[in-house]
Formats: sequence, structure tokens, C-alpha cells
Amino acid sequence: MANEQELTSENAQRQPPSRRIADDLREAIKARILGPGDRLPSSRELAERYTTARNTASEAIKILQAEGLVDVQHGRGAFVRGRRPLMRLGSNRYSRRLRDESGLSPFRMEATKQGWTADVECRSVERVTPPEDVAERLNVATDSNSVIRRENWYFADGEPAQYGVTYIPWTIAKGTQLTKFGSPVPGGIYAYMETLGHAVVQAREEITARMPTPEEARNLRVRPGVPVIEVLHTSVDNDGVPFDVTRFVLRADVMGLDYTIPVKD
Amino acid sequence: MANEQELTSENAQRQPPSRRIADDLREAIKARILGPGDRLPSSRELAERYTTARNTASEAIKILQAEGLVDVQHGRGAFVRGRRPLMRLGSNRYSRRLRDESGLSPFRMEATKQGWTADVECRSVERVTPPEDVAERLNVATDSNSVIRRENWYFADGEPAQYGVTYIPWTIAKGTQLTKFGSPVPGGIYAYMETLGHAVVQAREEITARMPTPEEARNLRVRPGVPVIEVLHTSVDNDGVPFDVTRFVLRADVMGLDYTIPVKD
DNA sequence: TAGTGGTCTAGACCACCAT
DNA sequence: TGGTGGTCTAGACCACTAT
Repeated sequence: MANEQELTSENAQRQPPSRRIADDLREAIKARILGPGDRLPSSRELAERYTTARNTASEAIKILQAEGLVDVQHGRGAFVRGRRPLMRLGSNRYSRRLRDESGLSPFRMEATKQGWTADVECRSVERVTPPEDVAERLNVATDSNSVIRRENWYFADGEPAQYGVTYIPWTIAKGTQLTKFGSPVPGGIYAYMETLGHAVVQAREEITARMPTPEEARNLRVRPGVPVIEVLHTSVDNDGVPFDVTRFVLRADVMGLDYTIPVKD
Repeated sequence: MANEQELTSENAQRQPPSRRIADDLREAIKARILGPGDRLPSSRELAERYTTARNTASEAIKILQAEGLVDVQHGRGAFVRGRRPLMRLGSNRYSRRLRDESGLSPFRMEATKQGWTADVECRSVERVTPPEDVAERLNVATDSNSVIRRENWYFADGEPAQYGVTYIPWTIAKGTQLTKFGSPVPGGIYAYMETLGHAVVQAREEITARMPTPEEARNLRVRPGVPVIEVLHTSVDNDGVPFDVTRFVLRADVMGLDYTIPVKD
């Protein structure tokens, strides 16, 4: 149990009690009086200590939760979050040489290299009409079944870490393994696409961050206060033709991105 | 004013009322019954409509706020958020040619090209001891005043969009304009560094996302429910020497990143 | 079973915004 | 001024976790 301390401070009396309590706790966390993994005082305890209603103490804890500082567990308590493990994606994840050396798909390669167990699960493969932003990048029509959609889920040490929805023009996927469920070859989709004459020569990645939808929160098992990173990836082959767009959604508490880019003159 | 509608639905009776209200509102937003900019029913109105306490209705609105779906304004109401403007950073932002053509620093170049007015404000320049992760990347000692720290704030159309804290080894900055307040030349720091023999030949950018600290939220003026993107940038010159590390923090509701990367074999 | 968080009620006061 | 959100109180019941 985390030890007691003089958590009180005379910060801004004009602040509402819930903020004040949150401030005190935040300071205690920063000062390492409450270290990673430590349990915060219970809401009842805080309420008593600050002579407020329990509601108010709960509000304070919610504030820290929304800041991503603590991890609240029903029936157990609120715990100080440890620093993020930060698993990163390299920028040469599509390099053929690296793939050939390891025989692994990009995600498996990154994960195992960093000491995680990796699992990839194909959830669905269907022919659909693409969303607008995808259609734009692939140069396909938005009003017909012009693409194959493949949904994959990625796990690190058994925990969901990201998912990706890949769109491939039907004109490319037609009659190939890409229309079938599961990975076409052990090396992943890109290894297979290369045998079809589409090697990744250039990639564009558009990155945004946002809060997860409730569905994403449920499926990725992210707790409140953890954002997701969305990466819209486009692969371009040696003819300058975009042949795949994938929307990745990563848990920001587990994953980050790491790019090394040459700067042209 | 947003019009009325049958917002109720018989979704999961087992859910707490606040969730149920939030679900209904979320659906209405997705269905465009409540479009961007529309005002949600007030907490009092919701409470009456669902026969709950106002507290409960407020909770529901807070849920949507935390999801980044609505923007709550004190004394005015809760409004449906529009889609993000998405201002993006190019990957060749450090290209010398582009800089020479425009005479602008990277941020100004990006912003003006996309139709924004750009402002950059130098907040402070001091000699300090670097944080650990920065020292690691710069190969400097962590226990002395081994770096110059420069803090810049960036505004798009007058609104804060990001800030950046740059660290440069003292051995490089010593005796140069870099130790002085403000931008050394109109083209920005990198234009100046190039005259010192340090051209950016390679850049590494490590990207994570998280919720803002209260201080960041205040200064960047982000509303609750909006994450920030953190970019740890490292510049490497033609001798392979890292000569600058900058930690950028971007508002995720205004900015995104856009990388185009060549994939080597 | 005792302790924890989750959520609710009913009413209250304050601060902010528009008119 | 009347409507809006922000927050508080005091007490209650439920669900989950540990023992």
C-alpha cells in the first residue's frame, strides 16, 4: 500500500475541491510519492480526508483517469500508470531484405525483435465499396464493389495492440489469394503482393490521433483516458501506382511510431 | 436549433441511464440528425426527457465530450464537433530547396501553403541540463549545462497549434546566434544551422500520442477529450552527427502528420 | 463479508452567456 | 433576466474483488 503523506497544499483556494484533490494527487505522482503501480487512496478515504462528499472524490479520480495518469479498476482501486512500453514501428518495415531475412510480416518482425510475442488474426475478408478517403488514394470508384477489404487484428503478448483494415483494388486482387480468408503466405500480404508484381517502393503514412470510439475501446481493451493513433497507409509500387491502403488504429498506451527519413535537398 | 426527433431506442436496458442517453445522442450524431455545429439538448432538457436527475444527463454529455464528439461551452451548450481541419506536416519539411524557394521556416511553409496564417513565437532560450531521452539522442552528458534549450510556440490562424522545445549541444551553439532570443534568421533555425555546417541529411521522428497535461491543455487551449501528438525529432548532419533534438507537442484536433517515405530494398 | 468503484437522486449554489 | 453548464452534498444501491 502506498504510504501516507502530507498531500495537502495551499494551491489556489478558488479551485473546486475535485480539482484540488486531483492536483494534490497529481503532484504526489510526479514527486514519486505515489510510484507506478501504487494504489491511490480510495474515494471514501479521500472524501473523509478532504471532508467532501464521495462523489467529489470520485470526480477527482476521474480527472486523473482522463489524463491517462491512473488506471481505475472496479472493486480494486485506482493505480498509478507505469510508463508506456512503447513498441515502435520502424520506417523500413516494408523492406524486402528485412522480410526475407526474417521470413516474417512487418508486425511480427517488429514485435519479436523487441521481445514481444506477436499474434495476427484475420477477422474478415470481403468485397466492398471503399470509404471516400480510401477511394481517393487508390484511384478507384466509390460507388461499386471496387475493393477487397481485409481486417486484421494484432496482439502483443496476448493483448490487443492495433488493428488494420486493408483495401486492395479488385482489379489487382481478383483471382488471387488476396480474396481468400487468412494470410496468403507466411511472410504476410506484402510478400505475396510482390510475387504479383507489386513491390512497395514508396509509402505514404498520414497520422492523426483521437479518442477511440466505444467499439474500439471495447475491442482494443483500452481504458478511459487512452487515445488511439490512426495511420492511413498507402503503398505505391515501382510504376507509381497505389495498390493498397490500410487504416491502422493503434493503442497509444502500447504503441508508437518511429520514422527515420532521409532529407532530400 | 437542432430539431427534435425520436432519439430513444430500446438499446440494452441493463445499461446505466447516463450511458443510454449518451448512446442515443451518439447515434443521432452519426445519423446526422444532429449535424456538426448543432447544439445538443441542454442537460435540464435531457433530464426531463429521460426522467433522470440532471447530474445523470450531465454525465452523458461528459461521456461524449471525452470521446471528442462534442464541444461543451459554459453557459452556451454542448455542440457537435465538425471534422478536423487536419493541417499536416510534410516529410520533406527540412528540404533545403523548398526552404530556399520560399524563404520560410518549415512551419510557416506548411501553414501558408495550406491557406493558414502562421505565427511563431520564441518563448525562451536558456542553457540547461537536458532530459534523459534528449541527452541519449544527442550523445551529451546529462549532468551539466550541456545544451541550449529553445522553446517556440506555433499559431495557425491565431490559434495555438503546437509548441516545440529544441535542444542543441552547447558545443555547437556556443558563440552563435542560437544562444540568443528569437529566430537567428528569417528562414528559421535550420537555415542558420546550415551556415554553421550542419545540414539536415537525415531525420528521425518518434511519435506517440497521449492526453495533454493540465498545463498543456491550458496553453494550447485544447478542450477536454482532445489528445496531443508528441514528436521527438532528431536531426542528423552529413557526418552522421545528431545536432538537434526537438520535442513537438501538437493539438490532435488541428494537426496531423503526413510522411512520404521511400522504401529501400 | 468487507472494501472497492460505478452510478443514481433531488436539490442547491455559482459562473457564464445572451438578450 | 433566464437559460446554460459546473459542481457540490448526503445518502443510497449495485457490481466487482479479495479474503
